[in-house]
Amino acid sequence: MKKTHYTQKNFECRRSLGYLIRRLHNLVIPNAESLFADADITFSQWVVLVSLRDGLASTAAEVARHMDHDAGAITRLIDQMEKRGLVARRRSTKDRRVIHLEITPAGKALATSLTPRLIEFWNTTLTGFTQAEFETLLSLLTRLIGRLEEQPTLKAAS
Amino acid sequence: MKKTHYTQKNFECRRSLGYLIRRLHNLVIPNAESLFADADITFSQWVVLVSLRDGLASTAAEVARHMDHDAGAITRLIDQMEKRGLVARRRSTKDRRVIHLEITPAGKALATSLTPRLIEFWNTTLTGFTQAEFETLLSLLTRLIGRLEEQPTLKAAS
DNA sequence: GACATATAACTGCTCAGGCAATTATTGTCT
DNA sequence: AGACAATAATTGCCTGAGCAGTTATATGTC
Repeated sequence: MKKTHYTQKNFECRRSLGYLIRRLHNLVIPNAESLFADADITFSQWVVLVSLRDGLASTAAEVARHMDHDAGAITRLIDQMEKRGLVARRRSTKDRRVIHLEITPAGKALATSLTPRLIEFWNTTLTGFTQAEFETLLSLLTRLIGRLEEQPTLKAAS
Repeated sequence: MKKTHYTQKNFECRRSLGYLIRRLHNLVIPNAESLFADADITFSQWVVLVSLRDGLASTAAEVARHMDHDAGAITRLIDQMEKRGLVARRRSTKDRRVIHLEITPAGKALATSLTPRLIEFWNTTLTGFTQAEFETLLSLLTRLIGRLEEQPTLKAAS
């Protein structure tokens, strides 16, 4: 007996992961963005900011990869953040193709001031979830992401 | 002792739901869309299609609401689908403001032919997930969506 | 019945993001 | 060294989607 999660019979919108993820995305991003309203920062910019701060990425290409985001879009995103003094570009001496990104003190300050809002938003949203459920959710989402990155579906096309 | 899932200490990118959901979205939608490549249909159009077929919505406004999608965008989306003969518009006689949407035989046929691809894609992607884990994931995501819809955060702004 | 309010569909404007180049640089293979 | 593929950053082009209206209709209130 194969372990098929979806079959012709049970494949319906409300049980479809694509549908649920799209929906979640459409709900979460505007909500998060409204928290940043006065700071005039995009959710995408926010992710770049904390990625740099936490050392998850140090170049545009790395940011693009770990966010699974278009590289061209990242360039323009960095343009804006640089103009606003949140990050700085510095050409690498070892490999002259790459440009290292650094978060500026202003960028760090912004990240610090915005973090509590997100924390409160999520804690409120997660009311009713036990600690175990929360951890399970994180774990399952992370595993799913891992599986999708392994899949050569898209990459094979190129 | 308050049940705070996030604190200053443990709030990092890889444990942040906003980040995970964004990432998942960026991975899932292009993958799904590549499955539809030869059918020349968008993931958004796909969701509209099955929503109509399964009776989850019967007007543009309902579609917009249950997808948490912009109403204006839905209008243009329906325009395209109508042009391609996948759906039909029919003005309501009871309430002349609303326009009922109906999936055409061609639309049904397309949905039927595309469904197996999605099923296979997800079953492959979900390799390594037990049935229980899968159900847990669906349940947690659904609950999270419910919580986000209750939240008046955004709606209060308007 | 007149008036205010709400809702459905739609339109124009703008912008972010995906895609396909282009350029500069590095690494590899012979 | 020379040829060729791979990678980083960038740009132009186009489409999809959010937002703020507009119009037509319905509902609720006095």
